[in-house]
Amino acid sequence: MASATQPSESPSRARILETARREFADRGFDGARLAGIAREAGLSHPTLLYHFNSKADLYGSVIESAVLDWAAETEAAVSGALEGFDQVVSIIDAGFDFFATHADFARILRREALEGGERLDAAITDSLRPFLYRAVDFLEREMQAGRLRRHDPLELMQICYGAVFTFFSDSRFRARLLDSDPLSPDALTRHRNALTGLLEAALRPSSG
Amino acid sequence: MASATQPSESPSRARILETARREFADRGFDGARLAGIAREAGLSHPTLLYHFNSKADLYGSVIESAVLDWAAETEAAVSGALEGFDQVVSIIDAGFDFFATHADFARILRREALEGGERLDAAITDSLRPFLYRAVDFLEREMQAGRLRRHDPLELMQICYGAVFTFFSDSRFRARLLDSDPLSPDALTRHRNALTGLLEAALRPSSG
DNA sequence: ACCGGTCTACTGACTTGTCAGTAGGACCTA
DNA sequence: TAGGTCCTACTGACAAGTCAGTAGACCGGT
Repeated sequence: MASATQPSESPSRARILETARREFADRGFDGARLAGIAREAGLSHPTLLYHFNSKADLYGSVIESAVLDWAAETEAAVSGALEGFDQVVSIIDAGFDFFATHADFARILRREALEGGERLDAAITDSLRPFLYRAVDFLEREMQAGRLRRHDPLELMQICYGAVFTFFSDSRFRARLLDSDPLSPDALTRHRNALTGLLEAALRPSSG
Repeated sequence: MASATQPSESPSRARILETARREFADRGFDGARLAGIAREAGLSHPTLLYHFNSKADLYGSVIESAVLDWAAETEAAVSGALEGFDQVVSIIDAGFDFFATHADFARILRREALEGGERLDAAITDSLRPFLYRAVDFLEREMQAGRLRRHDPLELMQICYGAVFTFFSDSRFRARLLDSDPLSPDALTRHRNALTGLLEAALRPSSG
């Protein structure tokens, strides 16, 4: 979906990518303006179109770079070095860590999820679905082995993803609802601890 | 936010409202086209603007009607007729029931949440925040009384809201990811049971 | 002399909102 | 019951503005 015909990296190109990520997150694909993105990057909008062939191309590049990061940063979390509940925590933390450093991408991803994710087809097949199924397989195995109490593994993953993802994508809404800094380190660890605490109470077998 | 200068209800007006809800959910405020909404409702776009003064007015009317439904349908769930975990289930079920019958609105709401929810200010003050705090107060009380195991009540509500809300707002994404009917009665009860099961394991006190 | 990167100026497509005008029902009056 | 007047619902044509994308010139470095 994303082209790679342009020179792979230049200062302008990187700056455009950065401001585009923020604009697409703030306003969505339709709402974002090439002229606005270019202005924030210190360029005219035809110059932006010199670096990226079209708006769709720019958008695709934003997605692509974030999905590559996702694949790299979550690989360790599902590779299964740990056992039982410790590994569950590692998966949750991977999600928190990734979105904490890619907060804008969380909102772009949510917009895609709303519309069905057509533009994410490659990312789904290459990264997201494998990640999900590896996690589900792990949960299945550990429940079978008695290291985790039994719950529906696929639904469990969806509940966790929904909770973590919402924490980041809806941060501005939460700011308005609760009148507090929604992504402060404090708020983040509080939410992370609440989720892992809930999961521990539900998943860790009763014996010591 | 929404005007009431037009005749309160007419067949055309109702039809416009219905197709507008779907279009705004599918494409967002910027992506939706007045001409498209009008065509689907069997009218020309100036006629749409005869019934609603502007695109923003139409959007406001869509929001307004759904928020009124929300207030009416969730009132019972937090009024607190039940005790302990039974009441928790009642709150969860209220969320599932509302969104199951307002699936398009779930996606509109998520788009608002992404952008900070400026257009929901009245709804937040009148309905959403009171609902949240009544639920949090209830949880606090029940934990104090020992009828629920202790967790952070506010974070708990956010986890639940994130899970339920995501189930509906991201249904199309889930369809693509899992290649299954995302809002079938079966999928719905399965997710509902997984969530209440998880909560029961974490919240219900250990004694019988 | 070339070329990568940038600009200004422009276009064509599209969108919201306006406006003048029409069809037809309801209501009144003689 | 005929004719006049009003009102709601609706339309086609258009004004005004916005946007992505294009054309072509400029400029500095190699």
